[in-house]
Amino acid sequence: MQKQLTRRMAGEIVISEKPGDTLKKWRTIFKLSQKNLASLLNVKPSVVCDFEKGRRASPGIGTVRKFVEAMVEYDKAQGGKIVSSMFAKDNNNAVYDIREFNTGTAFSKLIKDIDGEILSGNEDILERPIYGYTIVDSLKAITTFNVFGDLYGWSNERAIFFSGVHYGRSPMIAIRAHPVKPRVVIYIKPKTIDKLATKLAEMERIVLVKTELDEEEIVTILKKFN
Amino acid sequence: MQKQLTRRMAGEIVISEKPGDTLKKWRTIFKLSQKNLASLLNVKPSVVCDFEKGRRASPGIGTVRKFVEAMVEYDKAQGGKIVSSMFAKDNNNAVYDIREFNTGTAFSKLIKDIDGEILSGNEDILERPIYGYTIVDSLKAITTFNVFGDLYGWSNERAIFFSGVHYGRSPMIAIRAHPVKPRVVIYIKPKTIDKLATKLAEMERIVLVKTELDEEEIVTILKKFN
DNA sequence: ATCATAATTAACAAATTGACGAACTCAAGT
DNA sequence: ACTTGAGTTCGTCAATTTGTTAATTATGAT
Repeated sequence: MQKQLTRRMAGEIVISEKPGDTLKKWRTIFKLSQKNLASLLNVKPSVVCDFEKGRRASPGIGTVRKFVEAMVEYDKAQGGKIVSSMFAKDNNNAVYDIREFNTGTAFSKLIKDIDGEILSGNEDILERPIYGYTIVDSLKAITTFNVFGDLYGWSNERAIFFSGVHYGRSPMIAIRAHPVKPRVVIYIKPKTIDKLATKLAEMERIVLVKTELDEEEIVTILKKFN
Repeated sequence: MQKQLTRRMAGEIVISEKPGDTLKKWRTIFKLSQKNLASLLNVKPSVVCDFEKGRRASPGIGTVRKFVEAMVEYDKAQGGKIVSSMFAKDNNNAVYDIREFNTGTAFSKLIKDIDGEILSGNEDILERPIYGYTIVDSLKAITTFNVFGDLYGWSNERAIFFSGVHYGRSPMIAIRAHPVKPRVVIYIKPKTIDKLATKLAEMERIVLVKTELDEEEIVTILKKFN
């Protein structure tokens, strides 16, 4: 959650028309004076001002990183009020695990490692690399009714695992309704597979896979991926 | 949408353990060789390689920006396949307008400018700055069933406008269900205001406002904000 | 009007970046 | 075995950044 926010902040600063203004915006959101922030960073206040005023046209990413991480760290030390006000309670956590890889891994390897069986989808996608995965409890995902914004760590070049699957229809319907589509959907221990599920998967050109391993086993296996 | 992606990419690169690896990840996602990318940037391939290999510990944000923007631009020139595959069709656009400010503006000023009337909420929030706004069609927002992930441009220090409001209950219920809360909710030309709406607003400590201006007029006024 | 605090600006030394080019490795074709 | 393409490594050097100190200008608060 903190990482998500720091990424967000950093991205906004880098792409901003006036990175200095954006920096300042975040500093004020975190209710810090230039002096305060400077002392967190072990630099003099004039440095902070220089950046905010754009006198350094292209600061290094290390600098940006230090800035945003310092602010988030500071807030955390204060009880994390500001950061958590931006996210708020994740009521009943439907997301079991979510992670990004640094290196692309071929689908085929992943599917093999988790002992998956392909139910539908054209197999020429299998050699393409994915860069992350998400494991969600399908029932909670739907009732909670917000998680579908948080499924994608980023890049949809990823696999989505659903646990608690009965017929596999609801998860596919949800995916159909959601604007961002994953490349592969994996059902964890489904009871049976409804025909509508495979049909929707085909329509969305998604590879549908099932596995008999449970969440814990899958996470253990995927830990080895980078 | 492009800006969103570039921000995302930039943020990921900046915060990454190994920015070079992340850079490379994106280059491969965009299916570019180092040479291709280099020519898009008007530099030699070795430069690209140096960055990917982390020879520079802290490249400037200008560099990062050039890289990510070049990739997205390139994809756009090719028909935007990759970018749009990450977002996909926004079916029936419930979001009328969404924008970020660079400078904080006091709520009170905004409310005055749009000729708003406060229906509930403690007014000590009014002097706090907001950094953006979103205007959504309330009916579409609920039926489309995904937009609630896209309401927050970032930072919830913002105002959310709802158009097409009848009694004002549904929008507040949706907000209650959603984990991230705005500071101010503004109903555009509501028919009447149900008591439940104000009650929920109070529970969430949200300032509830109504205005008789229409969407177009509001956007015109807010254009002047920075 | 005055004092303190916050923010801005300028001048400067040391360290780092951004870019080049040339040499080099490593597959994959043919 | 040779060639081509993609990627890596590294010496070089001008341009920039990073950080310091010190002086200057707001902006409040008493």
